[in-house]
Amino acid sequence: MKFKRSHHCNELREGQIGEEVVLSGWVHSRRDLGGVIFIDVRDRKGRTQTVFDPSDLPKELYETASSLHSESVISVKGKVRRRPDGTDNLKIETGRVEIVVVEMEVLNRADVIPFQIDDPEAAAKVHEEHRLKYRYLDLRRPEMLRNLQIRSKAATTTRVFMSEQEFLEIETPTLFKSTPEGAREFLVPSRIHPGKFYALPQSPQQYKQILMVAGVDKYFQMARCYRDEDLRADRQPEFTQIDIEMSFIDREDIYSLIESLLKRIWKETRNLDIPTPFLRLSYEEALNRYGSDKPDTRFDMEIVDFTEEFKTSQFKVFSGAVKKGGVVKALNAKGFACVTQGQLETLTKLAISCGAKGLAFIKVEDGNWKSPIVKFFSDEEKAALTEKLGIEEGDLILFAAGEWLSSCEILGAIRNKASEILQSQGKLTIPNDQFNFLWVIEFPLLAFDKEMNRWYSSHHPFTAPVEEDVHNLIDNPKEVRGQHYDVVVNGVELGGGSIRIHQPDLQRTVFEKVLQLSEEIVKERFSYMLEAFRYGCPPHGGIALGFDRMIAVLCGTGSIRDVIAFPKTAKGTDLMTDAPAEVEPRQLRDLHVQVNVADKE
RNA sequence: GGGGGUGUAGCUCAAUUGGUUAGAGCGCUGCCCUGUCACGGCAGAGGUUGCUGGUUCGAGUCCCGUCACUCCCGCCA
Repeated sequence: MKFKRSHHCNELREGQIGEEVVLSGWVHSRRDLGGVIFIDVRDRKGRTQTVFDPSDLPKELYETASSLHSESVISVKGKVRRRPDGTDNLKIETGRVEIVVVEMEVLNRADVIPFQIDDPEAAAKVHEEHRLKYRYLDLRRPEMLRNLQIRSKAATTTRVFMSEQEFLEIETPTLFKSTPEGAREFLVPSRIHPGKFYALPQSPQQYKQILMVAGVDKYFQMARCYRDEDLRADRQPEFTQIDIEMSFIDREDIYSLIESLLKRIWKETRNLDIPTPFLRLSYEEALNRYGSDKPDTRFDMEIVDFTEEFKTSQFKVFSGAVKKGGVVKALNAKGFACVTQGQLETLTKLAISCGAKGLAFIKVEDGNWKSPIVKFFSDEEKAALTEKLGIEEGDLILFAAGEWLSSCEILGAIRNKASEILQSQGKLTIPNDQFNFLWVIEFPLLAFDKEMNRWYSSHHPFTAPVEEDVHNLIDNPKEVRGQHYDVVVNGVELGGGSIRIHQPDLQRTVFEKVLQLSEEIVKERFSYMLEAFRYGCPPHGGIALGFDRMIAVLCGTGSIRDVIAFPKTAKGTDLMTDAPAEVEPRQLRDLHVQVNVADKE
């Protein structure tokens, strides 16, 4: 490197005119006008125009400048000068000045790049497969660098805030013991112990509870977690959570801590003031009104119950559902009577994929109710629909009938999809700086697995029941509420947690009597926890926030891959490094592992 | 494991009902151009239409299979 850079590429203004400076960075674009050549030099902060004037430069340097491809790395020395009148570029912050180059060093001559990154619109459309393969190019785009900056800022803010609140940041092991109750785990074979395996943690749950027993009192960690499950736009095999646990607290302490933390993060990263305290919705209300336990409350289209009204309806699909103990529910997609046949088909398919048999609808057009089912409705039923749904010209009414949970979830999915379509048509507008935070509370502690014919924890088995419900644990588990809470923003589950069980007897009851884990399994998997609880365990509770999801929300992107530097594809591969890959037979021998995979033809 | 979408030039896309030599913009190469900033102008190169098999006189287009990416369901205590 011949010169040391003196300024970054978004630093020079009229104040530096006349100074000799050195800029280093990438060739963002080259504009060769036959005589004078302009090269915009870009770094992570921005870009600055440099000028190569043939009348003042050695021929060799001028020719080098004219031969540079985009994304070559150069260092230029020259004088800052005011741009000539009428040539300012107000699109960039350095646009009133330019560097008159006297010397240049080419630090790395770039080949022709596989896709253009200087035009933001074109670059954003490049297929994700290419972006992931050439991730270093994709990350050079200002949009991606901005995401990484927001992520870094949010992490720093979290650490500062948690430290102010006297939390200790403590690392827990990533080589953990297999606890096969929950998500599938990644296993790590042990070389030293033939036939034995570590597991990567799905979360530091058990360690953080043990830290409470250890008297840490307030713990947090930016924890890496690993789950070997199928992926989604908001799920990666490895991800980060802000993991928190506290002693001698109740649910209110968690609510106010997290509200303050999120308030601070939103302020520091986006300079937005989010109102606190957050709205609280019971699990039941969230499902009844929004059809989801992570409701998006930025738009209405609430679900309305018609179980009573259709109890004895002529329309057997509805009355039959009620007879079986089910419900009839509907929502009004305001102004969506213009729905096309194709869109209606999409919505129906969605409903079916969520477990519906079909999707009943009414289009309100030209003063008529257009619908294959409305002929079965009595005048009273129609009046009830009109009143409770506020039906007007141009509306689209959609129905679900059947089991309560499934009917709610079907309409919840329809509600989200309909809002998406209405937004794309400009009929529904949601400001992009609107963030509707809320707590979902009063979850049922347990859910029933029909296939396995047993109860399982709807959160995890360490969640404490609401005290007044404890007596129902064994005889009436359905009625037991858990001290569990989720924090939700704009339809995204940001995180969740609970007050934990700190009494060994109660924990043992939950494991053995309620979840019906055998004594041996409990001993094998959880004996150290039950033992720890016997030697002085404070009441405690905590929460974990999905850091990647939170950053995605802050950055306004739907995919967490856009806020992770090196994410995996939907099938868990890394397209840049080609992981996972086969290993040497020798490595397998050392690990006492034999593979059993059919050879590909 | 199941369902939907995508795959055509380096990139983004087009190609009527199955019908001539598969086109465009950007990028690339060459030439021209001294105030551009997504510079401009002229010319040119660039294709195993993801892969495999089939139907057909004829396949980018239709069918079977397969691969990759993606969205959703299952799954994610």
